[in-house]
Amino acid sequence: MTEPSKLPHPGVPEHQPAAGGIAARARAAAGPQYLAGLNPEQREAVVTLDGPVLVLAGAGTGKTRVLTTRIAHILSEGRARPHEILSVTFTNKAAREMKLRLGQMLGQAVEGMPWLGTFHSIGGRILRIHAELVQLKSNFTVLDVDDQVRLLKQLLQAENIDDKRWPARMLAGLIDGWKNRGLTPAQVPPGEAAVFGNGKGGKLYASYQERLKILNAADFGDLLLENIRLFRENPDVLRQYQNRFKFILVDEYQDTNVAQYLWLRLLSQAPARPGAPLSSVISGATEPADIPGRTTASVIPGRVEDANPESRAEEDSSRDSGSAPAGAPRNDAGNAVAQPSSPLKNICCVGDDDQSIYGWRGAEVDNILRFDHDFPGARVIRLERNYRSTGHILAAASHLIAHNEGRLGKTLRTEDVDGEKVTVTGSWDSEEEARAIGEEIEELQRAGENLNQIAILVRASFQMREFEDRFVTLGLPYRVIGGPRFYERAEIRDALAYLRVINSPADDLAFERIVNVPKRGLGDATVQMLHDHARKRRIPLFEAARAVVETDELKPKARGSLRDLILHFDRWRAQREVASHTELAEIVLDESGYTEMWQKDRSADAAGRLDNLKELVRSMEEFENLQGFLEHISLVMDRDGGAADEAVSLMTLHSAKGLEFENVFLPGWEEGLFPSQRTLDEQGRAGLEEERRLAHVGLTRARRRAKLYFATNRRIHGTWTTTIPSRFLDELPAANVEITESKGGSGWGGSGGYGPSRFDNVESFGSSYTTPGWQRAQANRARGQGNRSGQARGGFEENQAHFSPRGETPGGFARNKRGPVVIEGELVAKSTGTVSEFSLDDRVFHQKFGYGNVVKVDGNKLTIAFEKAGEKKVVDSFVERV
DNA sequence: CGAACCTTTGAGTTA
DNA sequence: CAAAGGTTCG
Repeated sequence: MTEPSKLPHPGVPEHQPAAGGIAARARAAAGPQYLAGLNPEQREAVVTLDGPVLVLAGAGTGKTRVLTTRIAHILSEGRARPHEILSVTFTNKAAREMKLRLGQMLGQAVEGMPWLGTFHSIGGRILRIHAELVQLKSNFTVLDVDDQVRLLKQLLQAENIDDKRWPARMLAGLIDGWKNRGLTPAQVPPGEAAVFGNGKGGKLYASYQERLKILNAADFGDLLLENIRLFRENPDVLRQYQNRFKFILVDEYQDTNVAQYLWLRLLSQAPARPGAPLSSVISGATEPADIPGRTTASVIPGRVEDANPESRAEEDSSRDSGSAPAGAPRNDAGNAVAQPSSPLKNICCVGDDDQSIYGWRGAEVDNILRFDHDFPGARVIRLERNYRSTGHILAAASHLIAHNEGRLGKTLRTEDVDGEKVTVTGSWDSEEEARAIGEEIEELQRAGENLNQIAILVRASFQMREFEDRFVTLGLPYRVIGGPRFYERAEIRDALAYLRVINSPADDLAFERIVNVPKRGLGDATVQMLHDHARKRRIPLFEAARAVVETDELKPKARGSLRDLILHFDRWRAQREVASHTELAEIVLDESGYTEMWQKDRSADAAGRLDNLKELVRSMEEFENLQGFLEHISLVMDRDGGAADEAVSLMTLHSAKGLEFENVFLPGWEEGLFPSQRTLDEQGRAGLEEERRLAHVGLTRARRRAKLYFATNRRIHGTWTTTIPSRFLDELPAANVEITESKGGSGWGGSGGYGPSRFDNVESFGSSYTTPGWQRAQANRARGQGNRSGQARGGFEENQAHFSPRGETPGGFARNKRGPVVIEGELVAKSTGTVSEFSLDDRVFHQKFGYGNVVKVDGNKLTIAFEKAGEKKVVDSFVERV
């Protein structure tokens, strides 16, 4: 049952609907038509227009429908005009989908929703309008990861830092992380800034930002971070947007990071009205003085208890611009606006904490968990009725996700039939797995199933190849979703680099990229020389090149081809006036010799590259001009070519979020791969829970059939490795699961595959496998069995008695802080989801480090003060209590 | 300068 | 095993 918050909303004045127009017509019809067919919770989420609203929308509960209907409602009630609604999504796909459905609902094209888009595209848009205020020009370039890394490499070189020891990629990752947390160079906690390059991390970040300004460029993170800076430093600009956006809608709120949160928060404050009596403005100030600093737990993995005071203050002051604590006077400018903590506007965030799978990208599940703190008086609406999956699938997914501790808790229910049970199939190796799935797909196809309704969802993209190979052999049409991005392909980036140099001569990174592509005899030596010149005179590389060809510093050959290149560019720039941008692109590709380069190339993929170039030119047609095209290309990452034909979809679990299919195949459910060992090592228990959410996302993509697979042998890093079935398989409720035999042929072990005794098979090879994950699994298994003695050793949990496939509430959830999760008295989370069996101050022994005391526990990761070896972080399976 | 060969390292998800 | 980076030779 939904329990709407009873808290009063802060005083948001009732807007009078505009007289006449759509609103009048809407009111004339009793109960607008678009509300028909919504369930009560959905309807509430649509019509609750005033004050902050959080919609907790489980998988398949009609989230997009609620969002679009809400917009339609706002419009037809006359509460706002299309350009007064800010609606943000994470992906372009989601934005497109919303536009499409909105158009269908309103019966017209939605050209008039200019502020419906991704965080990045909207951020970029606002930034372009006010570019000068953040030291950019409005035609700034958006850099991709590669450009970033190359730029950072240069900076590292300039600082004489060995980029072996301190790779540019790592720095890029750090900077990205800081930007995700909304930290400008000055705001990075000194301790953190020092971890890179012997304490030069912070300085490098600062000079990176400086260089970006000189290059007239921004990276992805800047699209938001610079936006925040813009708003903080220019209250009048902020007020302008606060005035404009009467309603804010946010999709996938569980995936927002701190920067996005800050950005939303700035925009969601009602502008301070200059003439308003102070008291009325301040009355809404329930805000943050009392909110404790957010722990940095999910920002810095493995730092729950020791969130250092520095970074806390940092977060506090940047998050809660309304009440910067003493000693953190940084955002004075921001305070000017936010200080009279104004009422929060009509912001509606939709999300599902159980589908938060982007922690590694800086997403803060906390944002959704703390929503009613951050937006006081928020109404929380739960959508729990699932319209997608059958009973068995939903029961399996719900039961799995119930093993997580950090969740708000929802109980999905369906009125659908039980349907087929979820299947689990084991095979000897990944090859057989692919064969088995291939056969099952062909069977489904023979049974008349549409290939578009079949998807294979993998944890890591390297798994895809095996399926591709198999499908090519079978002649089964397939489509890889979200593979290497179109714009990330070398040929596309080269072509874009040419266009970028034409558009923005100061774009050194683009110039450097193509100066010797195709080969023109302008190698490293020449480029180095141009760099020296450019740095000495503080001019762009292109200008430096222009100057250098006038001298005789270069060898005649290099000098000649450099001069040619410059003349080419001059000509192309001139042609911008007369030729359309698509023609220009063709001319450039042709005259630069770039097309020719690929035509001469004998390698297998050259033809594909030429196709891609044609595709690029074709896609330019949609845009007004070169500038517009370049703006968008940096943000548009989907390449959806040829979606028309029937084909099986192949993609990662991450890119499957938001999609649904009748039949879903989920291969690779093995320890180490899924859950990913690396996530476990890096993020401990939080990482495991995120992996489990990913499993939940995978299962809930399926409408009628969900089929899980695991292989006993898999090639990792080129060598065959033996694996054990994923713990997630053990966490499924047996009543909703069927164990089937591999249809891929030989089977394994002669016994016909995976069965109740699979662990016995596992043990036979166990001793040679020594990763921490395996050891832990072994230890956990022993522990679990001990507790469950006498029970059937099926591997699956046998506690479905009170967990009907209909998905009724699984009884009471009893949770004791230090023990395993218990559902109705049954021990379910024997291996996972709970704290370690070690606790603070335990005395332990480690093979290598000797004796010590536990000083910190984070899931299975312990920090131990060893008597001899000092403080170390170790995984709990490596130590024993003494 | 560039091609060819050799060595090393690394496969996790992405706006 | 594959890609990327480094080295050597023409």
